[in-house]
Amino acid sequence: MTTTLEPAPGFNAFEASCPSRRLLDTIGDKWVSLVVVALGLRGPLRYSQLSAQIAGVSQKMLTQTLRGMERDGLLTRTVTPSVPVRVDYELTPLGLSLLDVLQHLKDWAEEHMGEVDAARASYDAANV
Amino acid sequence: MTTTLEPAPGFNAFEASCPSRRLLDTIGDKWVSLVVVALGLRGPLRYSQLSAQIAGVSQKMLTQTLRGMERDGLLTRTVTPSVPVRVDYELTPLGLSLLDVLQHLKDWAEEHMGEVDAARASYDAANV
DNA sequence: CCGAATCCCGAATGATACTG
DNA sequence: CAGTATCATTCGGGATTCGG
Repeated sequence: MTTTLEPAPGFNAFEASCPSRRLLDTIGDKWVSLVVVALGLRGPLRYSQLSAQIAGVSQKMLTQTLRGMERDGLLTRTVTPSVPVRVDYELTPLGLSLLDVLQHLKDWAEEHMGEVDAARASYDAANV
Repeated sequence: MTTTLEPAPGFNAFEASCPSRRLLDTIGDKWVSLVVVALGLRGPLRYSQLSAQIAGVSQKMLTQTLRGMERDGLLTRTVTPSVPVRVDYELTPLGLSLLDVLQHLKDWAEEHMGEVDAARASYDAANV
């Protein structure tokens, strides 16, 4: 038995099941947010376009990420059985709404990341 | 030379140096956001209090997290050279401002995570 | 009591080669 | 074109132990 205090009302990201926690796990993923941005800003894209757009992603990780996002209802996967096959990915409204969240993140980052850099430089200087 | 398209103006999280990317790396860390919330909601806390509050964190990770956050200017570390030593951690204004961002995340999560669950259940049902 | 240092394992990731 | 399969590797992070 622990003596853990009760989290403040309405904001307990202290358990894995917490929605906030799960959201962070999702967008904290390196590739998820990139896919959201890519699709959100350009509309539907084919697999190969995503692959080209998101520099550095391996086929494996891209596929894995897309599958996970499809499972979570963040995007739709449309297969056109032509020859060769064609697969398009498009954000759902849910996925699109994530763009807003990311926008907030971006705003904070652009506004404050300079301070972080300064603090970091200062800290590093003080600690040899 | 790649054929990567130029990111849309004002939003390229496609390189590691991008502020957005770095912010995500920071709060995507499982423990950072928990520390922010804990300190933000309760004010200054001692190491042992944090440890008790954040269930499941190991000493190593807590120390590592706190060090990193101190370096980034998110919190201050105050050592009181009593016997035994006493160390207090407190969010800086910068760290506090992160609470707002987390609040946005929380809002989205509470509003939409149900949809994610539904999508997931549906997907899993369809794919045996 | 705070937290630094070490060891260690499993999961996540990447490179590569192969397939419908 | 759009993946899948496999192998090799890295590495986050937990348990433990030592130091101030």
